[in-house]
Amino acid sequence: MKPGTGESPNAARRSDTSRRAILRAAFDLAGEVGYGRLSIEGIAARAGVGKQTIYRWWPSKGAVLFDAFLLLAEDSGGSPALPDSGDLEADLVAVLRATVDELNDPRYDAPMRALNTEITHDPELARLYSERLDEPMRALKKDRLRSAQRIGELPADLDLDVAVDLIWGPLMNRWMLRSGGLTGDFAERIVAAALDGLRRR
Amino acid sequence: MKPGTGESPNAARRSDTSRRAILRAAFDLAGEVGYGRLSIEGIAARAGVGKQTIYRWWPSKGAVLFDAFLLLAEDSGGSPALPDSGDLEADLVAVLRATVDELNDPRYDAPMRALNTEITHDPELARLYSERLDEPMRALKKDRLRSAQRIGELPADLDLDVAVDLIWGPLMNRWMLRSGGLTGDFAERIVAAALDGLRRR
Amino acid sequence: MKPGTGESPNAARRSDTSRRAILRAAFDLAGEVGYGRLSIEGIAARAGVGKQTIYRWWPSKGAVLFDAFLLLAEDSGGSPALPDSGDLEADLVAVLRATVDELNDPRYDAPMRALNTEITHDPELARLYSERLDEPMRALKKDRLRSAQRIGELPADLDLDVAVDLIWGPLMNRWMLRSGGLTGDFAERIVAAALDGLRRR
Amino acid sequence: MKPGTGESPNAARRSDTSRRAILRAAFDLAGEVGYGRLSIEGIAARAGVGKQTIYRWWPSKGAVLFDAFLLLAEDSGGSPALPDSGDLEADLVAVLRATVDELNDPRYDAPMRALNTEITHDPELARLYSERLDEPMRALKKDRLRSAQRIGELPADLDLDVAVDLIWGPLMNRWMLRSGGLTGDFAERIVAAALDGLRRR
DNA sequence: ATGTAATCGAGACGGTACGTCCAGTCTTGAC
DNA sequence: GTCAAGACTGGACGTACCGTCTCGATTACAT
Repeated sequence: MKPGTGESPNAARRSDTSRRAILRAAFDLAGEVGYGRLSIEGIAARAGVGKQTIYRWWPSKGAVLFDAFLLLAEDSGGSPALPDSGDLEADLVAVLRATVDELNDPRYDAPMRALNTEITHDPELARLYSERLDEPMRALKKDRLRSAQRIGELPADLDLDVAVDLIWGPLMNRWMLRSGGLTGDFAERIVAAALDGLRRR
Repeated sequence: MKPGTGESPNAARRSDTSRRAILRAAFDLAGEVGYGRLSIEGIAARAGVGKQTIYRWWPSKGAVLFDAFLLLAEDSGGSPALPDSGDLEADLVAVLRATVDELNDPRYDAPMRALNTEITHDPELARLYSERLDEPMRALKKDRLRSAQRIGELPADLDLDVAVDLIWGPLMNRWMLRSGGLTGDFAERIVAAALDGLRRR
Repeated sequence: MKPGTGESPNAARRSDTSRRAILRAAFDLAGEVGYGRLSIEGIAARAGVGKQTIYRWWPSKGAVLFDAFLLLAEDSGGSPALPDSGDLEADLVAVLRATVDELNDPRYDAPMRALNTEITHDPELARLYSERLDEPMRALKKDRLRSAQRIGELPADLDLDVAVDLIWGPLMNRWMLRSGGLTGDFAERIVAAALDGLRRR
Repeated sequence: MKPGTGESPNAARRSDTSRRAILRAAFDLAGEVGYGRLSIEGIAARAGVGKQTIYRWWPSKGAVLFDAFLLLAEDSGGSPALPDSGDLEADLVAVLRATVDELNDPRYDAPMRALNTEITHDPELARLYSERLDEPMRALKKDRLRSAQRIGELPADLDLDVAVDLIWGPLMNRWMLRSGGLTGDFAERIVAAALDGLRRR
C-alpha cells in the first residue's frame, strides 16, 4: 500500500529510509511530548532528516501523523477479522475490551489523540482517514455483524453503519472527552445496552 | 456564576468589561479563523486588551475557550429541561435533531471543535468541562430518562449514564471525525436503535 | 548620539543592554566568521537575544553592522583631528600609514569588508554611511588641508573633496580589491604623487 | 582563452553550450535581481542546466561571475589600447568619462558590484581577477603612460603602478561607496589633480 | 559499430538561515 | 492592583538555497 496523502514530486526517487524514519519519529514524538509540543522541526530532527523532506512529501503535520498510523497498520500486517465464536455479545465485549486496553495504553493514547485532533480540524484528512483507516476497520466490524444476521442473531434489515456507530461511538466519545472511566465494565454495559436496547420490553 | 477556572489574583478589581470582551473575542475568533490560527495574541488584539490580562486570569488558551462557552451558557439563561411529551423517542429525536442543526452551523461548529481539542489534550480542562458543562446537561438528559422510567417506558434499573452515552455518543463521535453525514435521519436511526436494541427479538 | 538607522517602534522602552550586545556580537562575528557566514541568527545567538529584537530595530544585516561601527566610533570618543605639524606631507603619510596598519589588522579588516559590501549593495545604507561616518571623517581631513592652505602649502582654490578622494581613494581601492600590497611604502608614494602630481615639471 | 578558474574534470567533453548559457545567465541575473538574490540555483534554472554542471566546473558563485566577465571581455574582442592623441590629459579624461558612463549604466553596474563583492571576500578570486582582468587593463594603461614618458610629458622614473592607482583609484572608490556623484566633471578634476598635484607650486 | 565512461538535465537529500508569528514573562505609565 | 501597551527571550513556522548525491539519457571516445 502506498502512503496515503498523494505524492506530487518525483516519487520514484523518494528515499524510503527517510520516509520510514519520519513516520516513526512522528509517532514516537506524539507519544512522548504530546500533541502540543509535536513539531515538524522536532520530527525532522528526531528522524535525522531535513525539514524540506517532510514538506516535500506531506502537506501538513496531520498528514504525516496519518501516514504514521497507516505504516503501523501495514507493518502489523493489516487488521485481522473480528473473532466469531457464534456469540455476538461475547465477541463484541472481547473486542471492545481490547480497544479499551489500547486506549488506556499511553503509548497509543497520545498519538491517537494527536491524529484525532488533526482529523477534527482538517476535512480532507478526515476523508482520507475515513477511506484508508476507518472504512477497512468498519468493513471488518460489519462482516461480524453480517455473520450474526446470517444465524438470525441480528435482524436482516439492520442498518449496519448505524449499528457500528451505536456500538463503537459511545466508547470513542468517552475516551476523547474523558467524560467517564474507560473500563472493560463500561464496554460490557455498552454492548449489552446496544444489543438489547434501552426500552423496557 | 464565576469564571470556571479558578482565580488567584484580586478578583474584586477585575474588569468585567475586559473579561467579557476576551471571551467574546475568543469564541468569535475560534469560529472565524479556526483552531489552528487561534492565538492568545489574536484574542487580546481583538478584545482590545493587553495580553497580560489574559495570562493573569486564565492558565491556558483552552481555559479561555471553556469560559467563553460557560458565558454563552449563562447568557442564554442556562439550559432548559428536555421536552417531555410523554413519548420518549419523539422527544429524543427532536433534541438530537436540534443538536445536529447546531453542529452543522459553522458559527458553532468551529468553536466547539476548538474547545473539544483543548479538552482532549488537557485532562484538567476535561475535568472542569465535565463538571461545569457536561454534568449539568447530562443531569437534564437523565431527568428526561427518569421521567420515562416513571411511566414504565424505560426499565427502572437502567444505568442512566450508559443510556446517555449510548444515545449521544454516536452522534458526537460522527461529528468529530466526520465519519459520515450528520443528518436528522441519522439522529432518528440512532435513537430508534438505542431504544429498541440491535438484536432481533 | 542615537543609533543611525531610524527607529519606528516605541524607542523609549528599548533595551540598551540588548542593543549593545547585538552590535558587539555583529562586529565580533563579522571579524571571526567573515561576511559569508555572518547571519542574523548567529548575531542573535551570540548576543543572547531573540531574533525579533534585531528585526524590530534594524531593517537589514547591513544596518546592524553600520550601527556597530557607529557605536565603536562613539565609544572611542569620536575621531580626533588629524595631526598638524606644519608639514602636510609628513602628516598625511603618518595618517595613511596608520590606516594601512588598521586595514592590515584582521580584527578590523573583516568587519570593514562586511560593512563595505553592505554599503555597496544598499544605496540607503550608503547614504547613511556617507552622512554619519564618512562626512565627519572627511571634515577632519579637509580641516587639515585647509590648515595647509592657510600657510600657503596648498592653493587657496583647491577643490578639497577632490583632494581627499585623490589621497585616500587609491588606498581604499587597493585594499578592497587586493590589487597590490598594502604597505606604508605604498601610502608614502601615493601621498607624494598626489601632492606633487604625476606630470613632469 | 580558457575559463579562468582551473578545470579538473575531463574538459574535452565539456558542453560549451551549457558553459555559455551559465555565464550569460549569471551576468544577466546579477543585473536583474542584484547580488543578494543571485543564487546558483537561480543561475542553473535560468540557464536550463543542472546544478551539478555548475558545481562541476566552478568552485564558487564568484568564480562563475568572474568567468562571465572574462567571457564578456573575450567576446568583445579583448580591450583595445587606450587612445593616444599626444595629449595625455585629454586622453585620460576621455577614458575616465567612458568608464563613468559604464559605471552609471545599471546594465553593468549591478554585475560589477556583484563581482567586486566576491573579490572582496575571496582572496583566491582576487588573485585571479588581478591576473586575468586587472593586469591586462593595467598594462594598457601603463602603455599609455609610457608613451607619455617617451615624449617627456611624464618623468621617466615615475612609478607607473602608483600612477595608475592615483588616476583610477579615486573613481572606483567613489563608485563603490557612492560617496559622491559619479560624473564626467569629477573624472576631469581627478585627472587634472593627479597630473598637476595638489601642492601649490 | 559498439561498448564504455564522462557529462548532461533533473531533482531528492541533510542542512543552514531566512523573516514572521506567537508563547509566555516582564516593565511602564495611566487610572 | 489592574489595565492597555508593548519589548523581551525563545522557538516553530514554511521557504529558499546550499553543496552533495543519484538517476537515466545522451554523447563522444577508444576499441
